Amino acid sequence: MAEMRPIPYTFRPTATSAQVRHEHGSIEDGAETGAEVTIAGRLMLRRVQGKLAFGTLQDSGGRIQLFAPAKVTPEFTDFCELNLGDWIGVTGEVMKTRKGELSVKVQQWELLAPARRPFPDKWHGISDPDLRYRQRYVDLWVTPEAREVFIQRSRIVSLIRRWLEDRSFEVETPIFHPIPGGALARPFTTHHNALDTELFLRIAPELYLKRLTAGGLERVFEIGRVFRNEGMSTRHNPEFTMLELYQAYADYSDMMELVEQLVSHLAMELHGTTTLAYGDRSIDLAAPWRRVTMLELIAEHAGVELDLEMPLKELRAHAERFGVPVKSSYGPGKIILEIYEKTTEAELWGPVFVTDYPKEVSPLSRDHRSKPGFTERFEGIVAGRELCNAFSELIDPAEQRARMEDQVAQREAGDDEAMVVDEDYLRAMEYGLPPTGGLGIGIDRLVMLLTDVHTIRDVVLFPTLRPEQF
RNA sequence: GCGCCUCUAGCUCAAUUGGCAGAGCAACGGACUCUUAAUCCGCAGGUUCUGGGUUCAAGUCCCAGGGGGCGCACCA
Repeated sequence: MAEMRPIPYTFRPTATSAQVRHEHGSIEDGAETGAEVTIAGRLMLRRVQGKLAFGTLQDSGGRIQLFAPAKVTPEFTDFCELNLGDWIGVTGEVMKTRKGELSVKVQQWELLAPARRPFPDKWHGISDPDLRYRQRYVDLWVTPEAREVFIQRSRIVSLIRRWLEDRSFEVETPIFHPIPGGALARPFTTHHNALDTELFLRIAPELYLKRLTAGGLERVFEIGRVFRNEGMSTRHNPEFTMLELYQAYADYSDMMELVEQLVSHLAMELHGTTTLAYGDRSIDLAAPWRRVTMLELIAEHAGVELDLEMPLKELRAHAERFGVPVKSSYGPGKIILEIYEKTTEAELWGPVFVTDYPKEVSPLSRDHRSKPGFTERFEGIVAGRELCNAFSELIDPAEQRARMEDQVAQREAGDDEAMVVDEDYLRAMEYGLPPTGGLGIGIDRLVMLLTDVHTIRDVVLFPTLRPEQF
């Protein structure tokens, strides 16, 4: 019985299936190489034919055939009785069958782990998305595209790091925040027993990274998980990965250049082109991306010229016409943003930089140098989705205090996503924050874009799900 | 949170207007020395998501609950 075999404590493969294929793939049909390899993986298919058995071994590099004649393979009967899904290690000569299939001749083999549960259908795999996400350890074996996306994700993050390390340096800032800040979102809360204090899981690393800029780290970045206690969708997971970077002496135009350079670089590295398929359309990510103000875009898409000077009554009337609900606390900037999001954002295929956001909805960005009431802020939109958010950072502590106090007022008016005053951050600003450009990119959405995936759960290994009942 | 859809064997799916719950793969037993989702023979496998209801009869219709998907809302 296969299950009676002792399981070794270690196993040392000398090659992966991909390496075997790479080194010996071109030998002639029926040829033997004399080269011995040791490989390990899961038995995914099995074809036993009396005194000759074939298996398909899958490992991190793909699949390769096992060739097992009874007179060569030790404990041949046990080998034939392996279950689909069993982990095995095999040593033998690399050869090609008479029918032309590159194979490893099973001259030694060991059971490394039996599959005690039946594997999914060998042809159909798993199609139930819930099963795929809950049992990713099975999905990764039977859904090759899933595995491929996560390999690509790893590659993308690695490329981003390499690209940024040439110009910047990476830091780690706290995930526990005594005050939630840096974005407008509801936080998760937790409690520290020894300090007997409430803590928040960060909704953004922004305010800590800018403290570092004030501390003299002129160019910093962080790639890390952030947490927002909000709804889930194909584009939202409660925990997701954000890249934020800050660059002293730079402004939002510099950030636009950085984004288009970085994203087109990634596309070239991954696909060798900046023109990508996304769904049934294509996107050209080559720099430069279009730059256009929010008000101009609203005019283009909604056919209405809005501005901050317009009487509130008139703006509300426009909002109502577009079916945008307006709360009494909304000022003109918020109403304009809502109209933009309702009528325009999803229509933008892009890539496009939507610039000049109203000050009212941008509590951390610096006043526009020439347009009163607006800030030097932009979002990069691709395929109707926000990919990044960036601005010339607000550096005046008095102005920052006023903005935070305004946020507190909004909070008191019932907006539980509004910010609170962060005295320590203000203190850091009072010591002096140089002119700074800052940028945030949603890594999950970037991976979706670069891998042509349409739900965030397919780029997160273990997406948040309702706990399973056992 | 709201709306629509969905849930049948380990996996992928069937089951006519309400009429005996089935197949393929996997598993189990057997045959087979060049297979490729091997093939062939045999065997077994079920709280049809849960609980109520209508009916002579419910996988199917109704109600409530649960899981999931999508959309909306929310989410810069």
